[in-house]
Amino acid sequence: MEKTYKPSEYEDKIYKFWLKENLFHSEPDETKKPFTIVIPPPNVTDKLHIGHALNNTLQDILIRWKKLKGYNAEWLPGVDHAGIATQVKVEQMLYEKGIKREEIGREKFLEYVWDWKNKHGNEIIDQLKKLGSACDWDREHFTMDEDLSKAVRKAFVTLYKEGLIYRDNYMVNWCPRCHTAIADEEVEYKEEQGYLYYVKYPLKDSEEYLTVATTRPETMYGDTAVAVNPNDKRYAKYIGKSVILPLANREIPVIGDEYVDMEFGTGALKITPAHDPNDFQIGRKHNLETVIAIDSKGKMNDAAGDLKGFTREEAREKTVERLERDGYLAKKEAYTHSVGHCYRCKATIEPYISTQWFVKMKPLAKPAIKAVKSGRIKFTPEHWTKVYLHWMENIQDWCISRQLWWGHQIPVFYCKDCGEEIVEMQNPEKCPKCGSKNIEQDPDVLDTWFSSWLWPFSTFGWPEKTKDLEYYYPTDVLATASEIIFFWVARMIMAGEKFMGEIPFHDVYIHGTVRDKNGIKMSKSLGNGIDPRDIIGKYGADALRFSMIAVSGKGQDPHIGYNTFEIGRNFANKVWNIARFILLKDADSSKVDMSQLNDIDKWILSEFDALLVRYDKKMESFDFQEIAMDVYDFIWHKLADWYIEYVKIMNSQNGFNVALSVFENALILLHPFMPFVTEVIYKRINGEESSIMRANFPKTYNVKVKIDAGKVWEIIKTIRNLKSELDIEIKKNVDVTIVAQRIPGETIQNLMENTIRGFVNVNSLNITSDRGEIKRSICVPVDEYEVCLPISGNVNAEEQINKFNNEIEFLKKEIEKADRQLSNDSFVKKAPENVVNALRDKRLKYNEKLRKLQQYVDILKENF
RNA sequence: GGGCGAAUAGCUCAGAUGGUGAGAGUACCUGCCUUACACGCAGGGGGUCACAGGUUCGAGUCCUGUUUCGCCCA
Repeated sequence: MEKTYKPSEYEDKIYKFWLKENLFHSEPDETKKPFTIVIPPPNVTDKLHIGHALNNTLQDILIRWKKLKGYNAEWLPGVDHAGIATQVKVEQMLYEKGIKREEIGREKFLEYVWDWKNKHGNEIIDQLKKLGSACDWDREHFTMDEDLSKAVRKAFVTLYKEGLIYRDNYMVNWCPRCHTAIADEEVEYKEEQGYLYYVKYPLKDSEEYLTVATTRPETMYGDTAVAVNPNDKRYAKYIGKSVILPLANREIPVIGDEYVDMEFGTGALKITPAHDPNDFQIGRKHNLETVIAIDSKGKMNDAAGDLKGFTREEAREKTVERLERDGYLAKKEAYTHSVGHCYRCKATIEPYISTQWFVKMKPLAKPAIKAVKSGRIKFTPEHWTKVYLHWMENIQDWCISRQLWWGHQIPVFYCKDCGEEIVEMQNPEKCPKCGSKNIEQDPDVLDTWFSSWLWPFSTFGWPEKTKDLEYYYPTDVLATASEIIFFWVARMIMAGEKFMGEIPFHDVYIHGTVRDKNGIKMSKSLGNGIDPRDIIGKYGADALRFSMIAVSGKGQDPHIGYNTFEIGRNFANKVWNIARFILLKDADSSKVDMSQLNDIDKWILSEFDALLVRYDKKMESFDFQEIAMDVYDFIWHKLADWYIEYVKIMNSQNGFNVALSVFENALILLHPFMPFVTEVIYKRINGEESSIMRANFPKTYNVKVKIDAGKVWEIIKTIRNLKSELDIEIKKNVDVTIVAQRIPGETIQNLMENTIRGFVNVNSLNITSDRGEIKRSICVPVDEYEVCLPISGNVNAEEQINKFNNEIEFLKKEIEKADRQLSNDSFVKKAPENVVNALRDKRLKYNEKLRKLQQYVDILKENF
């Protein structure tokens, strides 16, 4: 074996082996319990970013763990068609070739999209493989697949027939760049510096003005009223009168509505029903006229007179100029307000009235709320429950139509003769009402999420009643980031309840968002992202995975820099070298002689047992970081630092065999976190055809330990520390005296002596109960022992005395504190017995230690 | 404006149900190429647990308020 582990030489080979052996695949098997995860499908346009890496590592850990535990584990992968993102991407590509989609038409354009998908759509999948993901690729799905499209149609038709899908001319979030409506959740709000403009609207037949305040003066061409609060003494008298809209020179009414905030601006509000969501509501309530002033491309139209054709930004500038010129602008003041942007292209969202399809959400939300409130679905960390419930309880109808070509075309057909709407599973050939063949399908497509919300069951065959669906649904865990709770988690729960009559999963694990060292979210535009592909290339997938888990507190946002990944790389190398060493010693775990175990052997076995018990418990509660560090600590600081050093010194073949046995079991525990290196080593031990993925999950060794090896390590550390403080070279032999209150039995004495001699360079080693020895020594107490080295010229007496005095002072304070507590009646009465007893013990121990230390100080003072 | 979360060693993070001296990794200092590992070994220094109150026999942990940062919703 090489001196250092080189992941790039093994990872691809190992992954191919797993695929060849079909180790990721699962089939329904009634004799085994299923454990199922569906991947949150990444966009077909995605490239693996650090967030995917974390998300998929977590899922892989769960899947591999459950597989080892004997479950029939199924991790179903796939990607979604990402309507807007993909269409924009292909449009751009075509644009560079001088092709416009309008020119080539829908069918031809879709051919280009499919072509792009077939060529580039696999990138993210390939990268998930590089990560080591144990996905069942035989079940890979795409939201535009035929069967999933059928599920989409089924869902749409069902909801339509129940009256839960409707069409309305309504205000939506419009992206003028993508030229489509988007859902409320797809709008990102950002604080922007702008101005609040105060504009004077003259009252009709009067010298008076009503001054309104607005951040968007260019929308004034669409104003159809001015609203004031009827309780506002300043303005109530104007209700029912009219004002003349400046520049446009149009007469509009003054209306009263309690919605108007008297404190904001001037207390008079211009109402533009076509270009503001709140105004839209007021407009509907008061039956106001709707005047559209901005078109779907974000440009001014006829309503803006000669400003027609200008962009919103240009029109704002010109409008303000004109208002100022004509004396209508009272003032403008700096104002910070939050502005909506398209989550895909970042363009400023224009509230826009158009005819769109909506899903009524309230009836769907009801059972989904109950599923979480009743505890059938559990969020981890728990506080996300509140976020979920808050959103669900205030849910708005979902705009599902998109003015795109790429996606599931809305399965609604219109009869052009009689106007009938036809919504069925089959495309109609003629109108069922009038028999006309002049029918046309709605040109729009459905929101991508309208297919992803069905993902947990559509991928298993729904609406067919398949064996897969029966066996794997409901799935077990959904792992995702918090951004997706509304987009996806909530909607999946609604869809599950609606179409399956059952929740889609019982656990939702929300992990953090990866940030850079400054706590800034990683993003392409900021250029602060770390490309996981670079990390895999440089350090290996294992290192990437382990390091990310090691720094990701439960649900916390991890802060990551390039050197973070050294944790995992170094650990993989350590594991590799442990294997290298043990195998060098011809260890064979099947030859462990359990009757020949000494107490040090038993110690490592019992430490492993304790680890094993913690392991499953922490996995159940999703405490991945804790387990990872626990396994790390065991392998590195218990197995390697102490046990393997010990058997190396003793040159005990049974010890090497024990070491290998424990190491193999620890490898299995590590495997979900570092799948590759553990597999490589497992094969070295068990043969090239073997696989750790087929290993049996370890069982406890159940050995009884007589002495605490931890104390022996403590004594060794103390001697090393004394040597260092007394400036004695590590290599130099020293005389050591261990004063014991009671001399241990011969076996243990021998074990202690051999062990200590192995770990530190010792001349004479004397275990005695005679405290007289300490008169010529400098000592340190370790529990019931005192570890002493002879006083030599090297002792810096003053320094040592200081050290002891500091310790003495500390002990005195602690003893005082304990005395105070113990003499406090309410403490003794109220505190649990074991706490009181522990404190009594502590006091005794500290007193004992204090006496010893004082004696050491006296000795030092006498000798120097 | 409302909600949620965070604040613990220089940095990244742990610290169930309050209970013996607050831990790890990294960085730092000292010494080591010691029968696998310098991606390593041994030893060491470093923390008023953001701040102010409160509850309690006892608070990093619970409560209230303040500050700073992040996220979500409107």
